[in-house]
Amino acid sequence: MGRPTIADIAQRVGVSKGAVSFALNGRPGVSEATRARILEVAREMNWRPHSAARALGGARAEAVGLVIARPASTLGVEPFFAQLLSGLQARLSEQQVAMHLLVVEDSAAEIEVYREWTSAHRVDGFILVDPKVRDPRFAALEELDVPAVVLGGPGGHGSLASVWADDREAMLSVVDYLAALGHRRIAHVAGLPGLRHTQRRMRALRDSVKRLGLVDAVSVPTDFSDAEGAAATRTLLSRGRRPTAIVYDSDVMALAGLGVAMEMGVRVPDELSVVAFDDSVLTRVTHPSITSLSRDTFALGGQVAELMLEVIADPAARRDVKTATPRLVVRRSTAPPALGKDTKAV
Amino acid sequence: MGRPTIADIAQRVGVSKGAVSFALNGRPGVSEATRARILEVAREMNWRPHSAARALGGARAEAVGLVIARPASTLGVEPFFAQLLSGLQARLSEQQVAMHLLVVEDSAAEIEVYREWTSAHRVDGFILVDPKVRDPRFAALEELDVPAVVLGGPGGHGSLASVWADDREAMLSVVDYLAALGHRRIAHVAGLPGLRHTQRRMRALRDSVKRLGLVDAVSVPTDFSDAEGAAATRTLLSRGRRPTAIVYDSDVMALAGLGVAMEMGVRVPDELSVVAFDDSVLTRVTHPSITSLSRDTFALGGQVAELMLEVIADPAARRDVKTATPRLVVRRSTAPPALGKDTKAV
DNA sequence: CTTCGGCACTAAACCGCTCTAGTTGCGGGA
DNA sequence: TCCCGCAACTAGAGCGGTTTAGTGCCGAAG
Repeated sequence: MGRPTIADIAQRVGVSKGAVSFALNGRPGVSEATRARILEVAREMNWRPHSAARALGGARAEAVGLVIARPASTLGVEPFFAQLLSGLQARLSEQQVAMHLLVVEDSAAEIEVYREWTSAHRVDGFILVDPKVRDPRFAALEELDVPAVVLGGPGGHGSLASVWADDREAMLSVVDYLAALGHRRIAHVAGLPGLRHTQRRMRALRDSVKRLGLVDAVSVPTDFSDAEGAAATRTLLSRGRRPTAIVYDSDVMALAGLGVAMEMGVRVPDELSVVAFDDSVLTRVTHPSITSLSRDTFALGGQVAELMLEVIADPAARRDVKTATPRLVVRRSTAPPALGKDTKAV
Repeated sequence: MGRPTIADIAQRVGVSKGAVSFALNGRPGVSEATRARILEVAREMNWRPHSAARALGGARAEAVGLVIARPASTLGVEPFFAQLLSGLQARLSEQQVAMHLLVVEDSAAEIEVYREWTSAHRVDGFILVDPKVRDPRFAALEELDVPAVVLGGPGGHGSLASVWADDREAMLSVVDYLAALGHRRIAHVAGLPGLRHTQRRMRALRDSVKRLGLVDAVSVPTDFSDAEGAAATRTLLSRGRRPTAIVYDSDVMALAGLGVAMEMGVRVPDELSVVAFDDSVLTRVTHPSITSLSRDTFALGGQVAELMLEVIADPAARRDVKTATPRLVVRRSTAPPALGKDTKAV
């Protein structure tokens, strides 16, 4: 005999399948004595529910989907994803909810997967990352009418629930700090220009020019890779009037930038201050350690998972959760700018 | 109306459910003309199979399970996992196979999940990581008689298929290289002592003592965290006769060790050579860059996925795949030892 | 002309579970 | 005593597919 089914249990106990179903699901309809017998026998026979059978009846799949449209080879580079995943897992597994994970080529493929998993009842909802400037996924998910949580915002993602951090405020806090140290030439090695949060950060920097009397404030978009981060740094440091501070959109790029600076003989933090827009072991263990905007990515994952579970439980309860704005953790990579020919102390 | 079912299609075309099923699955039993009509209508109605319904009938789940028993918070730290995941994904998504991912507390919970997902037909097979010295999971999976691939080996994992790298050979190549440079005091900051591959590496180092005439060769187990890696380094460097070379079982720990060395004023590579037993961006971008054993984790994931698909297709085809032994990539963190009071050049 | 084989297709069972409608038996109120 | 209501339970439909056992029809062989 294969795995035992409720019919087997029913036969053994001498009741109907229905009674067994009631008993196993803690539903009224059976006496306490019968329920106890049934549970006893079920345990004895090592019975386990068949999720497919349940799902057929319209029950939950007890899984959420995470589809990522990035080249799979770059996934491993960013500590961010793994940490987010960990955080998601930590919260989801409390409720015995699994994650269905898939890496695809592009948004079109991603949407197709949403369609399939939804109609196949494979998952109860989706977590959407990397919101882009004109993002077709929001409309697709709304049309499918499936629970979803967007990581990123605020706004622009239609009626979907979201968890977001204030990227603007975060960028401002970095720029304010650097300006207070005396920096007037601040560069920004940004991430993918198509991403919303990249745009927000770039705008925040631009908006600071007048307010803080910056002399130069340029954002250089990259693909988040260490290679492009290094290249951008090399370009910036080769200019006639080079920046006295660089803000990097990820810790890996900051580390790469640090390497380039050393290689070019630019001393950090004396001649160049470096700030990473993301924190992880990397920023802590390097020398000099890197001043970073620290957000608890693990906790972020937990919040996303929490909201996901809420939305699944009650699809009407869509809401936006603002996470704590990342705090600036000052380490050894930032200092007042050297008094050079084109840098004035305030 | 909800999602269209084959019954809807059948009605619309004017045939039976069976005919539709045959047509949609490319099975004989319908004429080409009818098949074309059915496919046409199915496309028109935007029909998609309901995986739960299929699973009930005993079909594939088109998903493989990966259950990881580690504290979720440490998952993000290691680039290894994310890269492995990427590699797995890259290969699996070619076949439209998804991954079911879950992070649990311990092996017991892991086994329970294997039981559940197996009897629920949630996945077609499992990928098992971190094989331990006495590992109850092998027996459990064999008993469940479900396709599985173990990442690690060789041997000791019963009849399960496996993908493994030769950790012993890899360690020997590192030690040989260091000995050739003139090092005689070599320390090893190892990973979790319960893991098979940790044991293998430790044994390989021990076995080299006589062969290479080493004066000292100690392995210090850790939990893979940067904190313990740093602590172990601190201890090692504080000893009277300190090692002239340290091999780290992960890149993160190597980086942490590098930091400790700098902080203690021990120059790398002049006074201390550092080797990482795992390669990633980290080892490339730091200064000095770290000599590492490089294995292509992304490709490794691909191999595991490949074998998994094979075993699912034909459970009898269990086999062991040996991956390329990691190559030593020499960078700036290794050099001949300084001629100190207790170090002799050869 | 009959018979057989095979093609195209139908009807219905089946997978494991949930859930609704219905049945039985029993105690209590009028 | 009769009827009602309720608790405890059963029977069976239904979820969306797959699959098997037919059924009717046509052409070819005997």
